[in-house]
Amino acid sequence: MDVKLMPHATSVKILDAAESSFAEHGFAATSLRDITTKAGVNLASVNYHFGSKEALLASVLKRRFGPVNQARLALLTQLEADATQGPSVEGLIHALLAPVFQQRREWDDQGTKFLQLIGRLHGVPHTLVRSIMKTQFAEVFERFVPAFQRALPHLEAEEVALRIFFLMSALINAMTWSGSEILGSGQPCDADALLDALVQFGVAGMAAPSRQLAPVSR
Amino acid sequence: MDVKLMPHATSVKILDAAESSFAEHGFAATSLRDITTKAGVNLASVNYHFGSKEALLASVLKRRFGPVNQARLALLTQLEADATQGPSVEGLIHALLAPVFQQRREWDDQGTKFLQLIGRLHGVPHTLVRSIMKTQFAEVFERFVPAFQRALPHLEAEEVALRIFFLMSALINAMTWSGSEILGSGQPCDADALLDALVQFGVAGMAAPSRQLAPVSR
DNA sequence: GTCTATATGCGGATAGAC
DNA sequence: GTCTATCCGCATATAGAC
Repeated sequence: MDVKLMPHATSVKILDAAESSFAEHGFAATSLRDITTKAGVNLASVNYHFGSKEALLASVLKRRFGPVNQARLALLTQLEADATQGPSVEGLIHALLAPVFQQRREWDDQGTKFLQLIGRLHGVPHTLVRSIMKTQFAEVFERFVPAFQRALPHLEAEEVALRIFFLMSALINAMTWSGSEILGSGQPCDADALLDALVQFGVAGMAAPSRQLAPVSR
Repeated sequence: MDVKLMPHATSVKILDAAESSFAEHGFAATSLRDITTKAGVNLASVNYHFGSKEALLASVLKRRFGPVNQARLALLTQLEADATQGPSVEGLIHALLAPVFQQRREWDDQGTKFLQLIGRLHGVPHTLVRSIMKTQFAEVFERFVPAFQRALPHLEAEEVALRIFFLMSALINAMTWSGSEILGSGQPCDADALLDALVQFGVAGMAAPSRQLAPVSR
């Protein structure tokens, strides 16, 4: 039976506890003892089920990335079916951002922890982490870059990819900081307002003129 | 005599080594042994000069944040002196972004490490780190938010602050990933291209319509 | 200010009974 | 699959000579 369908299985309890602890304290600062204590399982069970601390991290990431990216691709497929001349920039950006917020609602508190973890890992230059991130995002990039190019024919693929990267950075860090108050503004802002603001910002940023056409005056 | 002016002082060697190691491996994963070995100084000197590992991190951050933010504020002052009706969005964004690239050139390899460190810390939800970040950015926000509002009168202060946060996130993560290849696009991109691309993206994003005026279609 | 030596505890991983 | 017990190394921090 699929482990994912057994919410009280030891391996699931370990994944949940690891996700929270890695998010709160970082990978290196979290001990297997922290994790097993929080999960209420035996210390040795981590190595039994996952083999090592690193392999545990990989499992934590794989469990969550799948559904988000599948939702993104499904929304893109839907958009392409609806508009024969290609999806709009707004639609594409919404397809890229909304699944994160949607999944977070379904995951509840655990999802918030996962997003914090991603925020952390996005800034980590380590080979292991980056290769996991790239692998997870590869298909999304492959399909979204051409779709954006169709909607924004003045941009080259590299520029589209770079802008998607900017947007994803803003998304990831916004998710990480939401709850605490954003720098400068006095109050924390709720998730829906954040999504709206990100879409506004992202649509304009993605559609900005190419730098060849409009050099910046200084 | 000011410690900063003595490049071969033990405390400076420790700061440099700590900056590099924290950036490469993270705060928790870096031991004081790593740092003192790299710096070529004695293990006990860290506690003598800085008191603790945490205080060492704070010192590392304070050393670099100052010059960047001073340069930002100086550029803003210059822009305000040049244009009596207020600086342009392009000018403001350039004033916000360029000092980072400028300082990195002056700092050379050490500066790159520092930027990697910031990329890491930006995703860390810990109280200590966040309070340092907020303190360092407070004055920049205080002066840039009203300046942006003058150039973009359709936006409220909260929206301006949020968009600056998005832009800073893109900046920080771009600096962290530059050198390695950005997700999706095949090749690493150099610093100047990155700055140009960020300015293009940021100008459009900052100037996007407010969400009240243009609700997103889905 | 700098060194050696060391106190004291926690880290990941595993062996082997049940 | 789960548990206890343990190996062995590395961590931060400090004491005290020089």
